[in-house]
Amino acid sequence: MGRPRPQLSDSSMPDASDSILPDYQGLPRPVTRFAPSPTGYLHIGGARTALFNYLYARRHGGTFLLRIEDTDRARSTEDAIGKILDGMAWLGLDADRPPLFQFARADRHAAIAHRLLAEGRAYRCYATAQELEAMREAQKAKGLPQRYDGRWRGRTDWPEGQPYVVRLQAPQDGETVIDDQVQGRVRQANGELDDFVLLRSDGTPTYMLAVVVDDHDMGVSHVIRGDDHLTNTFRQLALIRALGWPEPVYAHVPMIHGPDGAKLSKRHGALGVEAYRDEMGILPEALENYLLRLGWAHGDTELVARAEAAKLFDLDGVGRSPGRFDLKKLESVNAHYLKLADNGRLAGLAAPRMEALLGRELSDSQRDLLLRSMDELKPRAKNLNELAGSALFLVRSRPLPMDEGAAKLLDDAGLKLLGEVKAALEAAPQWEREALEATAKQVAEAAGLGLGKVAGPLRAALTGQTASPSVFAILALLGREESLGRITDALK
RNA sequence: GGCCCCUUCGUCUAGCGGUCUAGGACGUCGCCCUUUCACGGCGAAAACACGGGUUCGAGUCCCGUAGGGGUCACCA
Repeated sequence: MGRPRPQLSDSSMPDASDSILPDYQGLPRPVTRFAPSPTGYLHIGGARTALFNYLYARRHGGTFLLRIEDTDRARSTEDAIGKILDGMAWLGLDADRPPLFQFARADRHAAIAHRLLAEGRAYRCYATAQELEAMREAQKAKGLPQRYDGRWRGRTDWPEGQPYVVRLQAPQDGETVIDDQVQGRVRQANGELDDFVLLRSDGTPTYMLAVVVDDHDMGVSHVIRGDDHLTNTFRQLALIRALGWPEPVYAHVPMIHGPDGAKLSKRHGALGVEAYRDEMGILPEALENYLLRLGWAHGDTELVARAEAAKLFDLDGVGRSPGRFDLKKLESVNAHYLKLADNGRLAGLAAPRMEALLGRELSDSQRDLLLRSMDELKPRAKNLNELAGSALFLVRSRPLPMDEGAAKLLDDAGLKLLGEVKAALEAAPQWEREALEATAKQVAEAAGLGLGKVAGPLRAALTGQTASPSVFAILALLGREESLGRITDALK
């Protein structure tokens, strides 16, 4: 574009043009992308980066793209790719185009490196790994910054048949300024830059080359990523300028730290999103809302669902300081979405967990009972595990196991009351919550006691526990036969 | 170590020179509601890292210090 450049001498080289890929031409702008490397799962930080990119595109009517950075063949796995795609799908962060796999584009990357070589903007470096290691050692010993010293810059005394890497001839004077949408204006003297490697000695591209080329080829206009990439940006900018390509807008969002302020480790939050789904029983909309608020704010709003977020999200609401992962807050957000969630969906989510706990499958009638009980259960749960656990008593086989507190409530006095309640219940004209409660109240009054004295043993008999939803709701849910049966069991 | 970034209650944050005796949320504590546990309601404790400037006036701007983080690979 603008600047003329020599033709490629090697005609076997694939496209080294400035045109972007056909599939990505004319996309609505802004164009954002999430570009994970498949070396593990989609962790919490990555999920948030993906979310911000997604939301930014939605907010401005643009396009959200996905690219898998699998150029590191030794560390990239199919399994990891699957997990990342899976995590994205679970969170509902659908890209507007199929994912682009970076490794498949190695030829294009190499072509660009060779173009730079031909233009004299990059050069061959024959320094060996050991040689560079020694160089760094020497720099370190002298207290100098460790960076490539440009020893092969401008040379043509290339040793015959030796492998070489291609390095960018980076600017040494002046400074580079990034007008980062989150970090503000960040500047660095170009003297801090060294001539970094574009192409490895085996001809494969480095990350630095691959991102720049792919972002360009995909028409990415806004690069929103973790701020661990901030200093990399100066290098990428040098490359982009050497190529004469348009510079994207950058936004570097702060990273997420663990509860102790240190880097997120596996111990606290650096789990894959599937761990939040499977092990912790978190709803995707809850994780999304929590992640959104971790690093972004819009006044005092805390609970922002997807549709609202797509209207409100913008880069000026993103803070500059790193956040710490707080499971308690996540769970409180989760509790909120649990209350809002559809009963059928929750029953479907809780059922397999209950089956795992019970070691057997739920019958159709038990599933139905679970569904009908959901309004009573979901307001008291913080996650799906609690929800499943709290529903267990519904489907346990008689006679119910009694926990310690429940057994204590069924002492002589408790059993006596329970017997009276049973008689009253058996005589009840209607098996309906309000009527049942009234019946129990009469029993309590007749005995000169509070309702709590009656409800306690009844709860123990009905659930085997001391904590549960309203005993009268349970009575109604369980039905006359099952309820009376459980009471009879307790009386024995 | 060089360079870069960050710093408001325990945590996430609001604040974009005066309306800050600093607001909200999670967590914590207390009270209320109540058949238990939750939910819900009400209330409390809890922060501008430190030191210099600039200004009539600084949480808000500048510099320094301290602390934290990132980055300096033929990893991404």
